[in-house]
Amino acid sequence: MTFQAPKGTFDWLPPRSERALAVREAMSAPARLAGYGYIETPTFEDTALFARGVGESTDIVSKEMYTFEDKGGRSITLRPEGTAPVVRAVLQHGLHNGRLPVKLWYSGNNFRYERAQKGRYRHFSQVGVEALGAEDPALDAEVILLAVDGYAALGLTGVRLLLNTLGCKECRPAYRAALQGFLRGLDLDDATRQRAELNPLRVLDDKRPEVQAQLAGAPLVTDHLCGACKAYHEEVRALLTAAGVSHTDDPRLVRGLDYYTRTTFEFVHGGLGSQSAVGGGGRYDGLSEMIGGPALPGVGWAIGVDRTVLAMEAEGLFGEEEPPGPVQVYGVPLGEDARRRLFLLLTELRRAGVAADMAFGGRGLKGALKGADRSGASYAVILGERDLAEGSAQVKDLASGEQIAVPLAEIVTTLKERLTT
RNA sequence: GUGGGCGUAGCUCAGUUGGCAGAGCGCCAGGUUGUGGUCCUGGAUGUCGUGGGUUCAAGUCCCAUCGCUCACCCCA
Repeated sequence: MTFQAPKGTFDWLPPRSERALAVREAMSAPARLAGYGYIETPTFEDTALFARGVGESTDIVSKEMYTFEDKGGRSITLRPEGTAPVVRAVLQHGLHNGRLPVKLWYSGNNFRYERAQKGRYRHFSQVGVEALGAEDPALDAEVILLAVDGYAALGLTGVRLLLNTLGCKECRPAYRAALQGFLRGLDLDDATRQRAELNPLRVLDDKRPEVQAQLAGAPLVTDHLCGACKAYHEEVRALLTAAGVSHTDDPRLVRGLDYYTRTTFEFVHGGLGSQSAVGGGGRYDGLSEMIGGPALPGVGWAIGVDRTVLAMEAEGLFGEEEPPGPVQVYGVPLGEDARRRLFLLLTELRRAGVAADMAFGGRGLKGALKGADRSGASYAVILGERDLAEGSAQVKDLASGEQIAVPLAEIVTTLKERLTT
């Protein structure tokens, strides 16, 4: 082998690749039913779009983005996430000057320069929704429900919804200061001590036991909310409960960046290994301004397609793998003239909506029938010189082995009829 | 960036104290000059991840390197 996929990436191959398609379809369907329009943004953007949004509070910008200079000297970054490009597009095209909220969904690939592990790769695929221009707890609840319904449609039962609020620019600073005060009193390594100053909320989800043990008495954001944030959060919770959505309040659930406000949530699953989130999102009322736009509240989520497939596999939701590109009818030609005629017949079948394949490469009858068997087709159409002379073909039921001669002109209708009953 | 495990056929893997590179599955063909699945027989496919070293001899031992994998850090 001379080449392989770049480090940290992988290929989706049939038949497993069908699972990724199924996830994209199922996770986007609820959004389409709720008035969300499809948006597709470039795979790369101006580096500053991501750099400004992320800020200096983490080393994401310097270490985890695929950044390069293009031939025109512009700094370009491969899209590491979907929200900033969507907000950029909304602002650029003035979508927020029309009917609000602007509701959009997307599906695409993202790129992050990280060390790979289970469920985390340098190239990954997400489906997401964003709703901009309204600050309404019902919108937060709607967005969450779209994901809940998507997971349910896939048959997933082990997805848990973790819910929290991060407060707003009124109440968060006080909480942040309180948390910082607490963290300064702990026995932490230098790197963590530094994080406590830059990004104190993130220290809360450090997994190291020696850190967690010290966090037992840490101040919680839910105890520092202003009245408006408290009421907002209660309303979101009430709406979810009324819709029959169970959730777990997790006051340690955080986002590291300043533009996140209020509602924050994650969907976690136990079958994924260490990277347990299959999706996540929240409200980001500060993002628009951070990238140079007007005040424009927004809420949304992104779900990981790859991780969702892993979760489904962990739940055993897929049975026997189907053959790649399953077909209903398989053509078996015997001889050159028959092959040409059969090729036309297959074209007719496909145009009539019947999934059909045939034996290529001049295999013998036996080999071609074996191919028919492997294809998963229900019927084989066998055409040889003898049949051709009679103007008919042999239609063979591959399950029962029964075979009948059918006039060539009637093959398409005969097969369509048999396949629909 | 840190640490553990692993690299042998398309896939899953075995390979003894260093001594002719293997099995199962899959694939192809034959057993039926026009009939698949089960069965039988045969066949093809390897830079043993790569590069060095030790040795009469290396898949096996040593060093380096690349990759895969899992976890930590990080996680928009």
